[in-house]
Amino acid sequence: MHADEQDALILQRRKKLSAIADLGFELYPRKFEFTHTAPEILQKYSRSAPEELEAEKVRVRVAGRVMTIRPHGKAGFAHLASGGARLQIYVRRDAVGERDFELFKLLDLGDIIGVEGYLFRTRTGELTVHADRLSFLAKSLIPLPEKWHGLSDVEIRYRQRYLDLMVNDGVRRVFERRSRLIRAIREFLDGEGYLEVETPMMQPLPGGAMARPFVTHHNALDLSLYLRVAPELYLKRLIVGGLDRVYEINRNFRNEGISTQHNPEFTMLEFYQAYADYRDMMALTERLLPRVAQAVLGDLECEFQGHRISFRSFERLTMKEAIARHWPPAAGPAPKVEDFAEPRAVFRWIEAYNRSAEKPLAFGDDTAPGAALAELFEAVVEEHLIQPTFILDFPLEVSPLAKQKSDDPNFVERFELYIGGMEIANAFSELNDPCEQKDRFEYQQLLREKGDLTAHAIDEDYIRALSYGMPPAGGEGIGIDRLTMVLTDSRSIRDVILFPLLRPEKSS
RNA sequence: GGGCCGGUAGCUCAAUGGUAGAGCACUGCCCUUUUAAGGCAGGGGUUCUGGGUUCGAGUCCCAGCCGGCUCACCA
Repeated sequence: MHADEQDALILQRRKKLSAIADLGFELYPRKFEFTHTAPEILQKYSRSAPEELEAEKVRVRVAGRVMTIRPHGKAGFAHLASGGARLQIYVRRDAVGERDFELFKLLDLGDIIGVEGYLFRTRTGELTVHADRLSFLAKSLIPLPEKWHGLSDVEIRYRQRYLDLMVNDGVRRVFERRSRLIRAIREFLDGEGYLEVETPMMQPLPGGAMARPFVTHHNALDLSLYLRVAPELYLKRLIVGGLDRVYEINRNFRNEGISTQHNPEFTMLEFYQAYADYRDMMALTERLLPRVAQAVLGDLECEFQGHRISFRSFERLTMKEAIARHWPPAAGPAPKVEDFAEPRAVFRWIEAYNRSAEKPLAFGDDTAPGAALAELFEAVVEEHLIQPTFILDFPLEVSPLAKQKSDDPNFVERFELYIGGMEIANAFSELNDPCEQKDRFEYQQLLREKGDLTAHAIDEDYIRALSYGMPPAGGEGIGIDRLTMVLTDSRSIRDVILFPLLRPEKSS
């Protein structure tokens, strides 16, 4: 419908393309031999004085995408983008010759060219390639988005990420940081003697987390398979097998809502360490995250949505302490930790909370006290946990795979790490008693039969594995996307995933 | 799925219910150190779709489609 004008622009560019062919240029040549990338040139020579450049006449061959053109009659300037940098070139007819200058006049924003020449500095001081030869490498048939407002339509940014990367500063940096973050994690864990492994993404039984799975089907085996919601149970099978320290960084898939903090496929780090418990995992996390921050930011602090976040120290609160501390004043006098001693007391506090709450918590007669406590925690506390904070001691009922606390069987040895109001990590002392694990699964099965589709399924082989004996172990999962959000000050998880899930584009 | 906000030129955005505009991009001409280059002259629109109200709708009403935020679910 609005394609008419775009079609006209494309037609124009096609005509230019054939004009370029008429000049004798190959339209889509095989390769371009370059001596430098744009960032290399800028890094190496940006401090050279004009006289030095004049004396040295440094010769370069460099390629990139044309981002600006400023013609001046029989000469002109352009900026080439490559490698995240922009390098200016200066093209004059008496230097490049008639044919190459004709090519220059036929260039559009977005075209990809190579240039050969020497470096100099313009009157205004900008390091520039004085071209004596141009190569045509590829045409941009479709016009680029606006050159200084960039591309702001969020849908197009995500759908056509290549455009976003081309014209919006900072997008590339986010994904470079994400890559550095993952590399830093690998280096750290490798240094701790961990083995990186890969476990099934397609599982006959989805386990390891309370979440609804995606279903798929294997034709030859006529078998229903689930995209994994977590690698957890497989990684612990490896602990049983004697791989004492393993980790995996890979995708999980959860068939649930999409939000600024949720994408149906997301990247998770999970690691397990034999002979360790959740306190060891906490200590390890306190060493890992500063390392990662240092590698990604070169600093132990970062800005996140208006908050200054520091990775220098991590706070620790139990779930009950956190609720007591962050109790909303409007809900009346805050509970003390002792007020939760009797498990069912939590329901009275939820009622108190609900009286002033915008969104009251719903709970039925059969809601387990532990599940209610966890919900109260999320409602009252989560958003306040800006600085890195470990929340420890989770209720048994919401933790089917974690080991009970020795002094309080209603709670487990588990923590979650919160940063910027988001859950970033989840860890526990792994339950390794097969009988207890079986009981837990059966309780989950009960919830499932009552309609809770996120309740954990019974995994008989996992029970069997535990029955061979699993050493005590600590395990942890860290959400890579969310951690990247914190370290890149990104508001939405979609800004740290190159191609977030979108509804399919409507065919026009 | 609910609530709120939005959809106008390729891009970024304007337009008390009264002739649809600007900047960038595009076309032509001038310009051999510019940089949001500049000057002159042009072309480009089913205002998301379909109904309705009105003498007259980009604008008001209804329905739908698409998107964002938010709530619910979840990490």
